[in-house]
Amino acid sequence: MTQKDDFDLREFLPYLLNQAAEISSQSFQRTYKGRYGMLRTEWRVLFHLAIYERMTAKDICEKAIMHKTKVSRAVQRLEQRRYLQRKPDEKDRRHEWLTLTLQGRAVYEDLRAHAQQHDQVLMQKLSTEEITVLRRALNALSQP
Amino acid sequence: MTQKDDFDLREFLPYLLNQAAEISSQSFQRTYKGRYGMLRTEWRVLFHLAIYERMTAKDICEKAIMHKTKVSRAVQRLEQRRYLQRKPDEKDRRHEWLTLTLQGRAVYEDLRAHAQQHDQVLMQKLSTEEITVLRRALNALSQP
DNA sequence: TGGTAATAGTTGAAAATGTAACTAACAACC
DNA sequence: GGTTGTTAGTTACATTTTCAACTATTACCA
Repeated sequence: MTQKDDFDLREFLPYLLNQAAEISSQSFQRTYKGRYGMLRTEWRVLFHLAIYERMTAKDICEKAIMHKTKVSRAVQRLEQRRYLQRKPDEKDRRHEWLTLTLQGRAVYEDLRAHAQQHDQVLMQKLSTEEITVLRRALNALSQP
Repeated sequence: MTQKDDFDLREFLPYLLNQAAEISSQSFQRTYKGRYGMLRTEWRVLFHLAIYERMTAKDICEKAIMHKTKVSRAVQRLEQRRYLQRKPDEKDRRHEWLTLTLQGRAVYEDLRAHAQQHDQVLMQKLSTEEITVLRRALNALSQP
């Protein structure tokens, strides 16, 4: 098992990004899955609602770059657990406004604290300068 | 939909990494899916075999950080398409050595060219310095 | 040597995801 | 005002992934 080719997988950005994303997500996954039985789609929706307070599913799709079926199902499950409430728009009944319940917000606060801890751990692997550049680069790459 | 919290999702590394990974993988996905009907797991296995020439499934699991069932199924499908061959180890018949067929190698060469193109496009979003730092940071984050 | 543990890899069932078709509400145009 | 087109969101079905249990082979050790 010796390297042969001149092409190095470890320089191919989509591969590297996936690898890093996968590994750096794992510890946080244990938290939201272990404590609340949540999925990745679900914590994402929860966090967006906590931060933006009031959104439609469509808004979440755009902000989080998630497909609408993913969002739809995540919302369903969060509603079942009473983490969020839906309220149809009076003027346009195609829209539904989503907001967190008190319980949902409490879960968020807890998860957010953990998220920040995990982030601290990750950042310890990097220098201050690397963190700055990394964030900037990732944001740039996230523009489709 | 106005931002409220002081916690910024766009600074949470696992989130940012996932977003960037997802988006930057999409164009390459269209290539391997469109041209060969392959899955992400499959191109990863194919590329590892092309680069390292001769590996067991276990080796691939470790290098690519993939679960063994994913690897097992990817290998099955690549074998069905005659992209790789299996050969049991003489000394320890639990191991199977995997190598690409000529056809598999041809597919790799084609995909590799496309991968490099996609990488070029991605890198145009970044400065040379950002690319260097990004690669270094991603590698650091990929160490578990 | 025989029995237990460990390892490589596979398989089946359950869970999650992707795709496309669908419903319901509104818009626009004649 | 009725027809056609859009949009928000859901659902059904096929495909993938995950998890746990399984087989087959080798290692360990009393």
